Amino acid sequence: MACCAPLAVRPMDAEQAAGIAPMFKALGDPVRLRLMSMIASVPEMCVCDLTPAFDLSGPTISHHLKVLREAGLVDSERRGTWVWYRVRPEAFRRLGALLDLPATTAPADA
Amino acid sequence: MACCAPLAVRPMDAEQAAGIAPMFKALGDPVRLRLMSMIASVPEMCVCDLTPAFDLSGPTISHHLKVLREAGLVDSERRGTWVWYRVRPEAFRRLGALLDLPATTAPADA
DNA sequence: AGCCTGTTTTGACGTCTGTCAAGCTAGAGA
DNA sequence: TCTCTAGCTTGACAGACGTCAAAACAGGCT
Repeated sequence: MACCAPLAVRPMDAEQAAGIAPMFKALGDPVRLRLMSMIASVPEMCVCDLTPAFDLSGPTISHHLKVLREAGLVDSERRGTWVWYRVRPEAFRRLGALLDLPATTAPADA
Repeated sequence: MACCAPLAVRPMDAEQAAGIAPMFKALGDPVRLRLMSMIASVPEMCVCDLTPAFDLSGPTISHHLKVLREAGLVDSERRGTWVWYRVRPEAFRRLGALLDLPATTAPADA
């Protein structure tokens, strides 16, 4: 089934789609996408370093982080005064498997 | 930059995020995600074959297809009576590059 | 021309979402 | 215990979203 299609994507039933769509949805907001990329670029990141990167209130950032957390994309842990966020790699792998393509060879073009 | 992070993701500026988020957003609805996977599983697909797979009105399916089209994820072409939809592989490549992971080697687990 | 089928557009409606201000909770330190 | 800082929760509000019915548009057929 993956031999002829332009992409190695298999049709999805309603249940599968309902399970995975929330992850895409969570990444579908520019602020959350940036948050995600910031967190994913390092082993872990403190909220105190994320918030000042945006022209948004603390509560708003907190809200977006909650959405990412509930989508299963990140984990958070309080250590003393600060809260640290970390990517859940298995979530990324799930998404990547969906877009199952020769990504490693394709140039990260525009 | 990709050597140490758990994921080969680079932090994104606001502009980049604003350009890419709409693609994720488009895939963030279960109906559209299924539509996308159906279209991507074959070279091209007729609306007349997509619509009956859902418990939704024709206009609603048409609306979702339009969202996918405007996000740059699919192309449509009218041929005679029917309209055919096809995936735009470069869009998928863009998303895949973001989730830049060893997708080809990683098992398509749960 | 007129009609029939397939698809998109328009208009309307209820729900969901992103945002902020205000208030609350958790931990550190005096 | 009191206070200060970091972060989260709540409540409210404007705007966006998913859906459908009705109407419009496009092609084929008679």
